Amino acid sequence: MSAKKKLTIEDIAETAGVSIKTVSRVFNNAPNVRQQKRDLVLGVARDLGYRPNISARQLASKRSFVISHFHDNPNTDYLSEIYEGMRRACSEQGYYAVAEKLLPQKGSYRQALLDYLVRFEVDGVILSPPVSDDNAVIQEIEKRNIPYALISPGKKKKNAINVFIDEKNAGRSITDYLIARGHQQLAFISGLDSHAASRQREAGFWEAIDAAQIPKKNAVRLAGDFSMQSGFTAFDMLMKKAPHVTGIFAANDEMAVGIIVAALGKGKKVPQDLSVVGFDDSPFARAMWPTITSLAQPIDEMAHLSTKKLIEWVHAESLDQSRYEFSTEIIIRESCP
Amino acid sequence: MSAKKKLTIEDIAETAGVSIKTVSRVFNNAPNVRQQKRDLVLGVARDLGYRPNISARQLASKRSFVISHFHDNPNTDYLSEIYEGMRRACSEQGYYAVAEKLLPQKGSYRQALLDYLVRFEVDGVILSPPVSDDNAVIQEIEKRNIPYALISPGKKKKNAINVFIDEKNAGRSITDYLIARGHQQLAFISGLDSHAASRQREAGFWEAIDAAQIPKKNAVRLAGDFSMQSGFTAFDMLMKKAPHVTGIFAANDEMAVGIIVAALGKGKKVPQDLSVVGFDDSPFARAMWPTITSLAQPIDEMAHLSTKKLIEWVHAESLDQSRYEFSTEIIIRESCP
DNA sequence: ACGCCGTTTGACAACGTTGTCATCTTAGCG
DNA sequence: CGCTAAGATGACAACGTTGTCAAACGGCGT
Repeated sequence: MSAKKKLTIEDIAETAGVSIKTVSRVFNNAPNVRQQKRDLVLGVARDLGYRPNISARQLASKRSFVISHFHDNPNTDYLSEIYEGMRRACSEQGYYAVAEKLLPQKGSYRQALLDYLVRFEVDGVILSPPVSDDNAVIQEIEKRNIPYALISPGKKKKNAINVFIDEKNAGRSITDYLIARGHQQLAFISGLDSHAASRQREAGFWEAIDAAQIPKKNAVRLAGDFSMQSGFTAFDMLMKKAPHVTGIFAANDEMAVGIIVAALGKGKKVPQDLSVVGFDDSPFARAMWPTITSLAQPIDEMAHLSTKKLIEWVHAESLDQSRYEFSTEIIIRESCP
Repeated sequence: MSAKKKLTIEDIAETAGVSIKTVSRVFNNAPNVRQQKRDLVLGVARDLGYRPNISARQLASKRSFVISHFHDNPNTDYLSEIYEGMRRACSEQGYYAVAEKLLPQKGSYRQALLDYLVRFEVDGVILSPPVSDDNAVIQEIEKRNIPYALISPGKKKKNAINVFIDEKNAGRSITDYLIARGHQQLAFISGLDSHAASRQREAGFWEAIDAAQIPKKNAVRLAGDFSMQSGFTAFDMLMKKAPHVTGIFAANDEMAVGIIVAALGKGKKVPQDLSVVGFDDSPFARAMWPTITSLAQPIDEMAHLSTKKLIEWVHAESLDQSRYEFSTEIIIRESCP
């Protein structure tokens, strides 16, 4: 490589024979530049390998080029996927992606958010549960007119980007899958009822039961709390209340692991004696043995779209569409092949 | 709150009755400022709630205030802990933490690194396995004189910050713990032999056996590959080769899960009939039922120190101490209480 | 050919900080 | 008590971009 000194907007302007302002316009997709010049500038920039200096842009434009994800979620796999989706969208547009875990105070994330906003400028915000359900947080963000996106099954906001899956439909489809595999005696293991997602998944379960005209008595609901151990104990309960069940839908993967461990412990074979499906397609579903059939959300895609729309919103200074529903996919593995 | 306009270095200078340069010096811990003025400036800044503008600093100083972590590790829990440690150290010093997954090309991370460095300036780099073992990467970084830290059990570099745990000692101490709990018939389930960490953990295992004067025939080694399933099959092997074993040390938590699942499946009780310890203190260790006793590395602390020392290195433009060994901790849970 | 008006382009200041270098203080010493 | 050198302080340019506003251009109707 040749000795490469730092390229500035002036080098490009000079080589292309235009003013620096025109180059600036091109790189900001600003209007009022003839297509011909636009192409010329882009060509020169590509040839020379120019990239605008982020700090200078920030300083001059008073934008931060930072999109922040606020969360309080211990599921690092989920967080990583969100971050990866954000990172892709950001890097396409010369933005930075930042993830920040908020620590609640007196049940609200408001103070943690304020502490953060004092320190750092942010052009856009992405919220996921449980932060996305904190009205005090949303109020503060709206007060500051910061564009924001909610990746959440919860309530939709009008002046925000809402990205979500249809939890009920997802529950319906994975139950349909169980039924299609020949199961006529089914069980649903719930998560915490305080989570809207769990309730909606259950609604989908019963909808599928109805649609397949399976008698209500051949389907049973057991209460869990999303933990592995609650799956383990749910299995014991199941053996007492409904020993004929052959297909189980657990509201998340960890409970599915618990169920399978318990079943194996009682000498049941999975999936021969008992088929189990989970939800979330978490690392547990992949690492468990047998591996677990699970319903996957396209988290990465959802974060990518959120970020992309957020950046568009920043530039357009107005919001067009605000609801984006994503479809889910059943990842078929050994626990219910 | 009052209407808050943006504070600049000039506001502080004016209020404190000094020049902006002095304020700048104070905030950069630069020498040649009388203690009295230093305190005065800091006091005023605190009262007014001033924070230096990062973009302006970047632009003027030609530093990026960014510390990047390069990795290629699917273990998101591990990554999150590193990120959190970096984030803490960075926010203390007004730096940004960034995490970037590198995709290898032809077995090397070199190209991915170069692609990244073209786009973004970085003041310091943190590498973790397997990127930390790629000599081509290290060469490129050294060529550019970018300060870097290795969080890695691998070979130590002289002109870098090396942060690590003593894997052998860790293997020794958790085996000691098994022995202290009364186990005299032991097994070690290895990970992939290509990983130095697995070999070193095993060396610690045998050292403990020796030290406790347990006959070699009462200890057995079974080959695994770090996967849950390999733990599962290792258990079958164990029942054939050494059915009297009561204490198992798995080289990571996932294999420990596999072993426990297999044992429960054969009607063995954990920990009554069989005690199992893992390594890494991963989410699996916490979520499994029974929860798994495991050896925890202070990843968060290691990342925090790496970052802190890296920033010091950036400022001092020289490196003092280069090796930092961390001690580990046994997290006692139900699988070997 | 002329004016008009919307589009395109450019000159220059501004953004908030650090680097450079000149100047002012101060302590120490003869 | 003056001189010197080191330490402390400040004035001002520079960093690379965007915002503002004025000027140049070009198409269209007359």
